[in-house]
Amino acid sequence: MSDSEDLPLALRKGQLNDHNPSADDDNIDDSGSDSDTPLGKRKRPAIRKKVIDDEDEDDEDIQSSDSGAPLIKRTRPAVKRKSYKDDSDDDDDGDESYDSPAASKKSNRSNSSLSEARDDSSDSDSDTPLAAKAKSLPKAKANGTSNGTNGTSRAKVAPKYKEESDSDSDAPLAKKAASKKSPTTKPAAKPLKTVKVKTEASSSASRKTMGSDDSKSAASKKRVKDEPDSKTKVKKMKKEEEEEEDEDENAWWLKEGGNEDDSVKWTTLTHNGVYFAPEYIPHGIKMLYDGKPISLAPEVEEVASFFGALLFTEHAENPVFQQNFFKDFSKLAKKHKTVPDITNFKKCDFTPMHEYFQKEKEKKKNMSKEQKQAIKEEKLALDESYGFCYLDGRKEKVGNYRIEPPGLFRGRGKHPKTGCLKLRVHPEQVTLNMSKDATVPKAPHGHKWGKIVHDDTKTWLATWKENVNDSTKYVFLAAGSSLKGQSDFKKFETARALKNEVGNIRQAYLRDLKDKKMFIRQRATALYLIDRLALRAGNEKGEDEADTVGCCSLRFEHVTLEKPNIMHLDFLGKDSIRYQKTMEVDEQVFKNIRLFKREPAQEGDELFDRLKTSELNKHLQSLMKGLTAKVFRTYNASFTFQDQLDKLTPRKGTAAEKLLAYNRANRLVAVLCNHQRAVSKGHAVQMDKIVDKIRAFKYQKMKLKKTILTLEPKLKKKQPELAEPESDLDDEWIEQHEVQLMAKEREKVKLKWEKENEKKKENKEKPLTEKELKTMLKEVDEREKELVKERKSGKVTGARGATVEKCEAQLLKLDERIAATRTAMVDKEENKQTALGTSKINYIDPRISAAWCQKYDVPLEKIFTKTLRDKFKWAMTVDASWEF
DNA sequence: AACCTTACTTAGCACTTCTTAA
DNA sequence: TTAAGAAGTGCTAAGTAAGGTT
Repeated sequence: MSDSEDLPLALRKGQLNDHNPSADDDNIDDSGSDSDTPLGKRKRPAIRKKVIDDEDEDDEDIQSSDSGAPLIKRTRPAVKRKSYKDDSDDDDDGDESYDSPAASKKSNRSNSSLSEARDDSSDSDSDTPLAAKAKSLPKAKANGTSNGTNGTSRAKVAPKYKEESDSDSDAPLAKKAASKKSPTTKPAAKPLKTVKVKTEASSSASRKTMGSDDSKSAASKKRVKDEPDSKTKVKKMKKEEEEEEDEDENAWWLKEGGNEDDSVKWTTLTHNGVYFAPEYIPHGIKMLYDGKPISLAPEVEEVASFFGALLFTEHAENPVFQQNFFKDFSKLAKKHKTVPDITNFKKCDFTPMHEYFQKEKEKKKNMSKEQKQAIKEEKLALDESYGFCYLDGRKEKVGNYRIEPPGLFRGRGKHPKTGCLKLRVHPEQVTLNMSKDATVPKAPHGHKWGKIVHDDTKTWLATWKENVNDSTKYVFLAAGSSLKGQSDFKKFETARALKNEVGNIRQAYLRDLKDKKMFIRQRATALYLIDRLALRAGNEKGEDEADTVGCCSLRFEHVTLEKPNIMHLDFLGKDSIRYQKTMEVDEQVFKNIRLFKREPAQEGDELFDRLKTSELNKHLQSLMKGLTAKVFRTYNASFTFQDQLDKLTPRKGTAAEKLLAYNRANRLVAVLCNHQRAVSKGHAVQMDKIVDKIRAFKYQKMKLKKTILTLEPKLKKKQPELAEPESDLDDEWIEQHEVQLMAKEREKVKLKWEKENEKKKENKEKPLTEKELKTMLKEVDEREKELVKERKSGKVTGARGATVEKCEAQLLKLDERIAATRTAMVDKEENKQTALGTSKINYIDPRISAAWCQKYDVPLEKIFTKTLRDKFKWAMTVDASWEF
């Protein structure tokens, strides 16, 4: 990877390998005293406190735990967990079917192409994180074409926006940034430019006027409805107008005074409370119990409906989901004295309800425009009343003002509580947070609010307790609000601060890899993984959560080593997304992990048994203010992105090519962070279709070439390529293809005949006879015979009036189409399981993107959607030279 | 435990592409 | 050949679960 070698950290290779060359083996520390057990003597404590201890005949190995008592806190039972790898055979509780859907789904996502170890001598000499480097870099390079799924095609049609830069706003942002960080940080450039999104519709017109402005636009929207034609146009204008809004008021990044103490979040806060899901309206569709329809009280019917709606989905097939649901459901049914008593899940048949919902969906789809419009208006009205609040007098958007409606809890992965009934939340359970003098919004009719508080150190407007996991839920401001923006800014500034410190920090942990104290060694090793692989911290988890891990909670079974220094990681991370990668690691890291895994290693034992995230973070805080484990993820993501963007973007190139580079850089970051998405269900089919499409093009090419040669046989010498067969086309396929073509042709003929007949019927004319249809079909037969002949002779007559020139023109067109289709295909394949959104939204400093847009003259709209532009307003005031 | 960020899935719709009719 | 409509895809925004940090 020559391109990563020029990175500044290249010099660290020496340090990394030469550092303390004598002390690099495992047993030097046998003598180490200290509260920490010396490494060599250390024994893997084998008694695992089982928090759940039912079925455990297994591994009751009695051995004394060493010195401290580190194990008590271990929450994960040591019950041998079958790793998800071999999901085909059983599972702790013998519930195969529970295991399999999830497991198979996940395994789809695993990135098989990544599994070979890369031999890449230049490992340590670059800043590029291992996880990205090990596989994705070469991968991305290997295929010349990728991404820009829509970029390419949409580029042509997308509305053209002008970007306007008003050059000289002053630079308080820079000041703020500079003042907040260590002096080494490069201030955010002096002459600030603003990337502003201007549209044809919105000129300077809609400045300010706050509140009234909005109600106006809402009113006019209603008017728009009955204006016949220009409807859509006006609608668009309105939309864009909104975008500009009260910019100055909320532009905190243009204002002075970054207050160091940010524990106080607001001085005044007023809002209209929250919106509750409407009460349940019974539909009266009866479920069957033991084959007979039964009547349910509305409350019971509602819950039955929750399940009915999910019938035939993965959830509804999941035994744990079923059990949890049924426990809550039968209890509720009993409470309402349902007859007969519902005691057996297997006797429940929810299909009538399911069918009903299917029909309702269909109905909804077929609603008239007016009905759909009415629904939209209703939503808008809600936004009007609950969608905004006033924070320090400024109007700000509220995020999730809707209290979560009741339903069945859909835990991800193997969540033990999945399927439990999530109860309806009532105003009495909700606490509101607002200014003391704010008008308390009316609670819904017949209800009162649980509590009203005035805590200016909190950003939430409302909170309630959810019944399934007993966790607290909040209503926060929207992502585009000043509060969120400020903390986003802060997050990225911390990451940039790390950029300046990371050299030292790396040096330190590399040194610590050989420390005599076990704890320090573990800490250093974990830090290495967090830094180089962008792993999450990995907090401890409770029993009633899905079994997922991060760095500190990795267990033995998640890591396998292969000499000389290759490490395989395979575990379920956040959201039960599988992390499965192989990479070369630092030699000492390799040794350490081997050491940690020393016998008697057991599945279920933690790799870093001395380490907790809190301790790791405490240490990090001592290295740099504000530094925590997650900052490394942000830092590495943004750094990698900037780095790759610089390398990949072509100076001269079309907008599409630049976008391609952007998306590739984005994708690398996504791979680094292991951001995945489910492969869409139709993916394979779609790919097959594309392959066939390309073949069909090639078939046409072949025919055209033969036509040319038939018309002008002399050309065979001049242009021998005309005689060459198309790749990827064999005789069998051609034959099949032609059969299909003819079949389609016949269908068409038939349809035409039928339609024509209908017309004649309407006009009271004599209908076409079957005979006529037959003659028409005969033409097709003729054509088919012709094709067969052509196949044998290799001579093709071609269409009427075919000339060599026309054919050649068509050939060129076909080549273009093939190329375009192929690009799209490669792109699609690469993208099928990588989710770019998460990194774009949370990890990549938006200022990198803003600067890039300026530098390469790409409109911001091409890379940020409306909501993202809104969220990143604060970042748009950088000039082209800004760097992370 | 509180509180805020990050993560994935999904509903709904916009955009493309394919068909059909003129 | 073009315009309009239908069907198929892909994207955005919403929703809420699941992380990290204090």
